[in-house]
Amino acid sequence: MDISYTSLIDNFNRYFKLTSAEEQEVCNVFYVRHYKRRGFLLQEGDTCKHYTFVVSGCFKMYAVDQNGKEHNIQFAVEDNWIMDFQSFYEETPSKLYIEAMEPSTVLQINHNDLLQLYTAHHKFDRNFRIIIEQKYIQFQNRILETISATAEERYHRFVDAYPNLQQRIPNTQIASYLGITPEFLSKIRKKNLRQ
Amino acid sequence: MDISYTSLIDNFNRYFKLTSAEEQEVCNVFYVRHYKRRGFLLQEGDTCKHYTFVVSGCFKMYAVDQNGKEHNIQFAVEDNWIMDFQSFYEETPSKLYIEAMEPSTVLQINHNDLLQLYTAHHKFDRNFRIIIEQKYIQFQNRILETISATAEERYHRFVDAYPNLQQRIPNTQIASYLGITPEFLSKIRKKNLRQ
DNA sequence: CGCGACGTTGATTTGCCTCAACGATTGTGG
DNA sequence: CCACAATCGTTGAGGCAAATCAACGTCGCG
Repeated sequence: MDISYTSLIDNFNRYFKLTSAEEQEVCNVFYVRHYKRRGFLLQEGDTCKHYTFVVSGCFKMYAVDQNGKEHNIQFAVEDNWIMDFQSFYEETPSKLYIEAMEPSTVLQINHNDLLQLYTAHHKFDRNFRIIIEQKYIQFQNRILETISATAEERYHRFVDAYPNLQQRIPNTQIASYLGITPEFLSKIRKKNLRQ
Repeated sequence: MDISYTSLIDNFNRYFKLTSAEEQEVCNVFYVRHYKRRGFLLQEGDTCKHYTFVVSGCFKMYAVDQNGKEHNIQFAVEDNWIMDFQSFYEETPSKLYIEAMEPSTVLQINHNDLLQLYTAHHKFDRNFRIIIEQKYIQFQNRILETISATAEERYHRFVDAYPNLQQRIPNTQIASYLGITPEFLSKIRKKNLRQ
């Protein structure tokens, strides 16, 4: 079995252990895909047609505003799930981009296969429920930070929460994620070196 | 059957229709509860022990920072679900408050009953998966707004998205939700009257 | 009636942005 | 393999968005 599938099955097993039949089904319906740096997993206007598990590498999800400025909504590194739920479920054109920041390998399942998987193996309803609940908690904490903390506090919490990400991702991208300019992030970092 | 349960069952049926056995089970495990204005459904330090469906009324979920200031994370009116997922699943003390802003009626299920419901009736894994996915989409859009739009734009989008909420909730509370001061919200509103 | 929550206004301050400029690094095509 | 472009991080001057602080009128409610 391709080693990629091992990391996916490990991810599922963290919540409710799969039977060997279910593991087999996972290998059947998920397919491997590779992305080059700057390759697009999703572009504005496309309809998001698959649920994606990142095996290795790193992606950013962002929207582009009317001034052409990018705003990073989330990052996804290995062992993470990423997709545009709104586009996926409503089957409408996405307003978002998902772009590889490193050469990356993913496993994808398409819409119809996922619906059939839910019906054939109820455990996946449960596993995907828990996956999205975990992501929901992260979003809720992030919302609380953005409405209550200064940019400086938010940057420190980001570094504390994702120390490995901070080393892999350019500060420009982190600034976009925090909702501040790269210049201002640079000033925050300088200020903290002196202390 | 208590009319409260009708609105809950309608909510479930919107996604995947319940059988009469499942409807019966819902009536068995969910219990009605009433809250006065300013009554607490959850307080900091409590462990969140139930998943709550709002039948009527309105709640705010908020955190209190080190300066004693409240920050509204979300509102929940009738036909909405509310809970602190982090506290509920990790069974740890919550950092949040959930407080009734109007006299309110809810239906609640406690932790163990929910776990049993998931196991006995797989459809609830699916329904609750979809419920949380919808809430996830809302959070994602909100994050995008907070990192990309000005306070004025965010206020207008809030009013457009929730015109009925804007009439029921004091501006002080909306300001807290938007992450701005009541004074500044007042100035935004004044400016738009003139135009 | 009197108190507390609410909404408003103005003066001042501050956090963060814009714009411009500059080296250092990375990447890429010839 | 080099040359050149693009990306990245940094710095400073100036400006704007939003916070702070203080004051005041209104309203609903106990």
